[in-house]
Amino acid sequence: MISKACKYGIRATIFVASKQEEGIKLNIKDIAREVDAPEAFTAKILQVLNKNRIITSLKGPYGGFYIEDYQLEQPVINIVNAIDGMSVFQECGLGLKQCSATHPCPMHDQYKIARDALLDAFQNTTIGQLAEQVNEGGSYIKNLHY
Amino acid sequence: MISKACKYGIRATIFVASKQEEGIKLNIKDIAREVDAPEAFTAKILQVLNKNRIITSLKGPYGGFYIEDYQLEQPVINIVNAIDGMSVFQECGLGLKQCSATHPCPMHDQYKIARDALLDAFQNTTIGQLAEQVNEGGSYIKNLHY
DNA sequence: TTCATAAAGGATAATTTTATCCTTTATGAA
DNA sequence: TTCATAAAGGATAAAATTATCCTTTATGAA
Ligand code: FES
Ligand code: FES
Repeated sequence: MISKACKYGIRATIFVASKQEEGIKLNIKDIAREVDAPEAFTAKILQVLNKNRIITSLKGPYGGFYIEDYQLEQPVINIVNAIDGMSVFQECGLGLKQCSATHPCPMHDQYKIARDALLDAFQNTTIGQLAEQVNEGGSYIKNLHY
Repeated sequence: MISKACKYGIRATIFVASKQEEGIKLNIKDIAREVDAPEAFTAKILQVLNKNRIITSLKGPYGGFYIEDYQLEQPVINIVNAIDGMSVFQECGLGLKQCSATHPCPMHDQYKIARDALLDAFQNTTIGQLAEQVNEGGSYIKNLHY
């Protein structure tokens, strides 16, 4: 569906966003631990998220990752786009090189419905909304301990 | 979304199904060529589809792959299940180890809608229906030549 | 200015997925 | 029975994804 890297990236971003009000900066170690993701890999991902202005980072002591107000308004699809690109939302469900209504695969109609629902989910949800949900305690970005 | 292997498998199965009425058996070479898939890899995939009774094969001269009547009635999800398993339809969209309504990730509700639409698409479409569409000329399992 | 700190960046490794090649087994016609 | 044929199976290889480690760069406090 979407890559592991992308999922780590979304969870990490939500975590950073959820701490925005506290005005603190978070370091990779804490972020990775909080979202159950491998530390070094998460570092790479946060790097590209920073480059794509999904989150902001500052080097050095008292540095770390944080999110700015305007960044909270970004739809989650921006994260997906930064890491995986937009192809999931455009690809043919049966792997034809081009998804098109004029040369459709036999599952085109049904598949497109699902794919568009996915697009809709990522497009019409902002990072801020997700962070808020987490802060309200109704949902989680960390696995249940088992 | 679903693996390349799975997509090759679905296209190959549809092709075999679309030739059922002709009562002929198809060999790997022809199938792979028709669906634009690598031959040896396709062979491996057809092997597991045969083991899972999605299609039927016969060795030796005059042998090949074909599909039986009852197999045309199978939903496409059976192919996905045979090759990729059912996890796409159950996994958390943000990568939590468990997708659950009681410990949901913040995208659970939106994501579940898309995931269920996908499930629906694969569950409520049979191999026979897809083959029929192809035979009627309204859709394709081969790439447009470019 | 020095120094400890934290992200950025580069190199590399491990794993998974995709892909190829070659040998073995089954099948049926001659 | 022999023989050519086609799938099954086993062993590898190539590519992509996931993951780790180490060095470099930026930053700000002391
Ligand atoms: S052509 Fe296959 S999904 Fe559109
Ligand atoms: S918990 Fe994430 S999709 Fe259900």
